Amino acid sequence: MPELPEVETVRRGLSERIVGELVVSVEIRHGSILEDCTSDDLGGLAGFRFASVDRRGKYLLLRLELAKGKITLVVHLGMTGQLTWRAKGATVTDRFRKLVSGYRKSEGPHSIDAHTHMVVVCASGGELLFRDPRRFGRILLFEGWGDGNCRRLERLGPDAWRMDHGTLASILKERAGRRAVKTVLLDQGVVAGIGNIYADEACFQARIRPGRTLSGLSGLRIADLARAVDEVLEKGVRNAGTSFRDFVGADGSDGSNQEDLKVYGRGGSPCLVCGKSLRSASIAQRTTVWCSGCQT
DNA sequence: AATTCGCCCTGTCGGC
DNA sequence: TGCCGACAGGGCGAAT
Repeated sequence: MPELPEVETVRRGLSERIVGELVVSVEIRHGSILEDCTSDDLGGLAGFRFASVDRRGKYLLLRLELAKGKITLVVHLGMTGQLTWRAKGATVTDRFRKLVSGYRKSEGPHSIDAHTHMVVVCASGGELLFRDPRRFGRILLFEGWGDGNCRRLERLGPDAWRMDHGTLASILKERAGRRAVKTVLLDQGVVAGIGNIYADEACFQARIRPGRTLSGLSGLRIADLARAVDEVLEKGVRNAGTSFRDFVGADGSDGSNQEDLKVYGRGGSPCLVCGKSLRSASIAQRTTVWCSGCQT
């Protein structure tokens, strides 16, 4: 569920806290989250210093360096991943309350529980924690700061964040094939960062049915879609992400974008614009919600 | 070429 | 109250 706005929120929060920190040790508590690397490889990060935190699509790229070289720690949050910073002596919570309906207050730094799979201990006494109950998240490691060394990153299209509308529109048009609008938006090889929430929200905003064939849309409609994508992502970042269930920022606090969602998770409820019951169906193997009154 | 399916996972929730 | 099945879904690889 963490999509571009959520990952960007984590990136910003981590960037403020972790840059300059020196790694003392790395503990991997559940190895199944590792891809193409071992616990020992991660242990080799000791002595490296965090230099910056980047993002590509839904991937976080933690750049580390040591006199002899550079390395990138890649984190994908999957569905329920949480990457948080816990400063030395910070008051922690032992509870990981789920946000289903109603709202949850910020809970602050995490404690280490059975779902905490990685602990990076730093010289300041602070710790970087990766927690992921469903374990769809992934941690990768590669030499250098270039993305060419990582097959997953090589597959990604350009990042959707603040992309020029004209550029985004032409990319969508070029890569449309005979696929549904929603399918194209979710294809990380076309444009990276959009997931189920923001795809549905963008389609609603652009008044386009997500199941329509993208190539059948006029240039103007595709331009609407590109603008809508930009707007929903921008708002998502401004709201520090959507905390529908598990998402928290790097400081353990919730975002507020769930309060602004128009269609996601609202199937069967009345459309906030026209009052018609929102429709729900599976498109591209994802639950998709739209308004048959507002979207054509 | 595009689509579908199965897989990985566990917490939550509706139904009985 | 308790048990059970359905569901949530990002990304990948295999099958269709």
